Order: sequence, then C-alpha cells, then structure tokens
Amino acid sequence: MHVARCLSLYSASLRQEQEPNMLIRTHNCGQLRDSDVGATVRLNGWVNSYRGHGTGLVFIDLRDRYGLTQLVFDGEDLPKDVLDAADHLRNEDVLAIEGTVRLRTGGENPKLITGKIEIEVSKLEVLNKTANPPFLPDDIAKLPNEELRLTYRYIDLRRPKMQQIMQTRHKLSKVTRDYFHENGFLEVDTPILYKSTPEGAREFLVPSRNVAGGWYALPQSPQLFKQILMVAGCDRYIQLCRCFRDEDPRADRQAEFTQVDLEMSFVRREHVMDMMEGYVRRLWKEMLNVDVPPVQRMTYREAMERFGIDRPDTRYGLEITDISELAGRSDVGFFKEALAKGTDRPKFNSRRGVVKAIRVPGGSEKLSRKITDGYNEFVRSFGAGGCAVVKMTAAGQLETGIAKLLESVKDELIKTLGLQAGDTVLFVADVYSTATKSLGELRQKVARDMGVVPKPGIEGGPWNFLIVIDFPMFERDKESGRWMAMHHPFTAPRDDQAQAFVDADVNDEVTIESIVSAGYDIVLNGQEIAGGSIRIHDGKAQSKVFQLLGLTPEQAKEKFSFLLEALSYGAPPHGGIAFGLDRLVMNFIGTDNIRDVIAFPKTQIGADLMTRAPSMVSDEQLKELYVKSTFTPPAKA
RNA sequence: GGGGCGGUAGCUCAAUUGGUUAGAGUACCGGACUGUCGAUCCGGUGGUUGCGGGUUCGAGUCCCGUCCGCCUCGCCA
Repeated sequence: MHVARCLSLYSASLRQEQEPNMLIRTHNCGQLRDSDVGATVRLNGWVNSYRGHGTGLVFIDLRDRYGLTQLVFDGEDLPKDVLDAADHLRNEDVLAIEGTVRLRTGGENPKLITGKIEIEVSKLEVLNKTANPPFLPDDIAKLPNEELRLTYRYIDLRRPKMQQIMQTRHKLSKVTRDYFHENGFLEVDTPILYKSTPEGAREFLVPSRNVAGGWYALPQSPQLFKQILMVAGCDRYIQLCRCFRDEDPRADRQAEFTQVDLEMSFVRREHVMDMMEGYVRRLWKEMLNVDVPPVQRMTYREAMERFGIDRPDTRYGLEITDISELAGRSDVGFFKEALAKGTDRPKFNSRRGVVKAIRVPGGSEKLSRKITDGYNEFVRSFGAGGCAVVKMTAAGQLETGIAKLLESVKDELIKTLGLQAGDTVLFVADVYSTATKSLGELRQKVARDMGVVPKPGIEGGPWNFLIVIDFPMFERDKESGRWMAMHHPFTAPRDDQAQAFVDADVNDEVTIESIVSAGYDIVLNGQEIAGGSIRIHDGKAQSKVFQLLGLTPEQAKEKFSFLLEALSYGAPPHGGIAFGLDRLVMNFIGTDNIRDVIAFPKTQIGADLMTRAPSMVSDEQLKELYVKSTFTPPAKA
C-alpha cells in the first residue's frame, strides 16, 4: 500500500536522525489484518471510543482517516502507570502507542476492516489531551446542527463521512487532471486579483494600496484570461479554479466555488461537446464504474416547449403541451386575456400570449384540493396569474374549476392531451416566458408530489445526461427591458447565424431575439453541471455585442480594451466550457447541500463561522487603502 | 430586499390551554466492573429558554423588535 510505504519511510528517516520523543506510527488505523499477527507496531490517532472495565482492562478504538483499530490495555501485563493513564483516556484524546498485533480473543467485530485483530498495548504516549469537545465526530449519532458543525469544522471533518467526501473530491480532481493531461491540455493558473468588469454577477472588490483609489475584483470566472490564453497559443487550457460571485447563496450555490474550467483552440462546438462527453464518461467510469451512454442533445426551444426549463429533468414525463389555439376557442376569460397579449409574434417570442397545460396521470387521486390550491400560489411566485385545475372523471367528463368553460373544446382537449379517467390537468395562461417558466417549475413540484422522481443516481437511480444547445444569444432583462447576454457577452452566434447577427439592426427586436448562439449546457437529472460556448474571436462582432448590451464604445474600451486588442492580434477560433466541480462531487456523494462537499464553507450571509470572517478592520488599515467606511455601528441602549 | 421554518443543559430533544423547583438521553466528573466493541451499572455537576422590550397575578409558551442558522423568491452572464 502506498500510504503504508510513505509512513514507514518517514519513520525510518526519523530514526536515523535523533530518536524522536514520540512513538511515530508504523501503520495507520485501517491497515492491520490477521496476517500481521505477532508484529510490533506503532499507531497514532484519536480516541474514537473508550470502553473501560475498571483498572484491569481498557479497550480503545483508535481512529485516523484510514479507519479504526482496537487497542487493549491488559492489566495482567502492564505497568500500573500505563493502565492508570489508559483509564483516564477520553474521546478525541490524541495518542501514540506501541504494541503487538494479536487475534481478538473476545470475538471478531465484522463492522471494522481491522475487526479480526487488536493491539495489545505496551507503551502509551498521550500526545494531546482534548478539552471536552462540543460534539463528537460520530456518523452514528444524530448530527448536531450545522451552525455548530461549521463553527468547529475541524471536529466535523474528522467524521468518516466527511473524510470520505474529501477523498471523493480529491479523486475527482485527480481523474480530471489525468483526463485533460492525456488530451493535451495545459494547466495554467490565472489571477485571483482581477479587474472589475460588468460581466454579470456582483463582484467582490479588493482595494489597492499602491494605486490610490484603485480596486481589484475577484474573478467571477477566468473567462477572459482563458480566451486570451488561446490568443497566446496555449491551444488547450484547463484549470481547477476558484470563482467568486457576490450573490445570495442557495443549497447548491456558494459565493466562492470551484470550476473545472477549460478552453480549446481551432474547434467547432462539436469538438468541445465530444471532449466533454469523454470527460463525463471517464469520470463516471472511474468514480462509480458506471458506463455513460451517448449523451442526447436537445435544442433550447425543444427543452422550453416540452419541459419549460433550459435544464430539463428527463427522468419522468409530465411534459408541457401548448394548447393556445384550442384555448382561444374556449369560454375561459383569462385564457383569452393572455392570448390577447399578442399571438402575432413568432412562435417562441417571449412576449407572445400562450396557454399551456400539463397532464398529470392519476392526479385526481393524489393531488388534493389543498395541494392544487398551493399550485396557484406557487405559479404566482413566478409571475403567472394563477393555475387552473380540472379533473377527468371516470365518466369521461371534466370537472372542477374551469371545466364548464371548456365544454366547447372538451373533446379536442381530451384528444390533444390524451386524457384518461383520473387525470388532472394544470393550466397556465400568460406570455410565453412567464407561462413556460412557471409551468416548468410547477412540473418539478408536481413530480415530487406525485412521487415520480427516481432515486438519486448514487442510490441506484438513473443518470440522465443531456446536452442543451441552440440557446438564444440575448434575452430581455425583465426590469430594465435591456438586452442581456443569455450565456455571457463573449458567446459567439451559431456558425450559420453569424452573418445574420452582423447584419442585424440592433432595434429589430424580433430578429435579435431569434439569433441562436453556439452555446451548450450539460444537464444531469435536471441540474446544470456545465455550461460553455464557442467564443467570439472577431473584434467587430465582439463590439457589436457590447453595443447591443448597451455599452458605449468608450465604456467597452475602458472595461474590455485588453480583450478587443487581444482579439485584433491573431485570435484563433476557440471555445470552451466550465463544470461546477462542487456539484459534480455532490452527485457522487448523494447530497443536495453544497456545504457538505466544501471543507470550509460559508453561511447564508457569507460568514465563516470558524474564523468569524468577515470581521472589522482598523482605521489604519482602511486609510492605507484609501478607503473610508460609511458603516456606523447601531447605538447600544 | 421579500416569504417561510428554527434557536430550551456542552450535544440531541421534551415541557398539556400561559401555571409547582424547566425534564430525559448523551457528553462530562466521581465510583463499580477483566473481553468490550454505540460496553454496562450506581451517583453527581450542569440552564441569562439566542438577545432586548412588552402584555399578564404569572411567559420557554402570547405580542413587537433584533441577532444567528436553514429553505426559498428576487439575484446568480
């Protein structure tokens, strides 16, 4: 075993120097077997549990990250002072011991990999006595609340489960580096202290001491550095990099997170997608011995039409059907109101009025009135006016809600949706973007309520990969009405759209919204695990994007002159992608809490409970940075 | 910024409608015990019920504010 060899070399080299005042380990706590019986060994570790039988006999389970080994202090053969010391050991004390491996005389413990043997201790050194810990690193007992776990993270991380997570994360990083190394990628570090640019997310700022009034920003991603590395002839770049976005966190989102970031020169999007598919296949094979079949591709429009979301969970049905034409001939007032918002626009235009529906097989039994009332509130939180509900009876009639008003189109509706007795239908009528989004979110909620969401992949459920392509280049910001880049401002139009984009009138809303990018996302079981695109490598096209986004040429120059200049000096066609490393680990661990896969995560307000960051700094520190705080502490009563 | 849930012994939890001295398990301390393995048995210490106000004869419980943690909408290219 590799670890064992390192350890024995280490202790051997120590012995050649001065005799250390410590029993340096010869083995770890997960290593010894019945084949080692008779050997004299030294172990180091923490007391995981203490089972004393008075002054005569003491059992200790000694723990390190490799496992547990039982120690026995047997009074018949031990000096009294050693036995006394053993008798006062407590959970989490740190020990060094020397002893002899022997078969257990009191029966094996099948729960432990070292369960056939025990160490008959002859020497004991207490390396550090612990204070009474606030909790024990125990995977069997109920976990203390997360606040406490984060405050004493070093104790929480001692838990075997957390050790396993850190090992999984390490292995993922290693497989990643292996794969991309084998494919000719070069790992390059990019700066953490970067420039403030209006790329999307709110930035963390760092004041400069040497440049009065100057500020760095922490990178939201190394996006422009990796593109410039392509201009620099790097050809294939990879980095496991930390990214920073000063936005509110979620269960699967932290302000500080890690990406598998990469970029390739002289490629079309198929090359990048193939490389990514190869990566995913390699990862799942090495991490879980799972063979990932060829990944299906789906256009953004198909995803939105069928699933109402750009990261569809294809593990279950409950697909969305557009019934606008039929709804227009019904007697439902709010259907007609929604359709009146404009049906003359193109089919997928965000402002087109539509009526959409989800058929829920067997819903009338499982979805109570209380639940469907909740759906009404639910879709309202996404901006829709409400959610209408009808049920199909055994007699083939529609009932509840707007059933009567649908009478004139009943047969068509039944045929279009394929309704059967016991089904429930959920309707939303609004403009395309709102109706689609709210039904897309509702679909996922209904799936949970109906119990049709399979187990997570790690628990034997399916791994449904999907690559979504052909995203719109731009979408309207809901509040300002301005154009926003759907992926980011450096995304190129799809090859066949490039000319249309260059020719497009920036005021031609319908055309601008219809232009499709060369972007791609990788979706796993309804979760976006990676996103990327072919980039613009032409300065003129890049300038046009900036113009569309509302940047004046002066602003574009001030913020992005380095990019525009770089593009002008022989930039190769290039594209790339970034995977959310934390989310990958979450899938391999089977957790929906991103904090579980980060050694030292932050809370909802970005606090590190262990170090108590962020903290106040002195006026002297601020002054040196040319910064004056406007914060005034609240007056104390 | 909005909505929701939570905060009681070191930890996990309980405490009837607002009513006696806020309990239990565990950890910790002391004692017993030579084959345990989440050891067992006996005894003990341990409380600003997050914090601040209010209502009440009386508040862990009701009200207001605030802090912290979690979930979520907005936000996150």
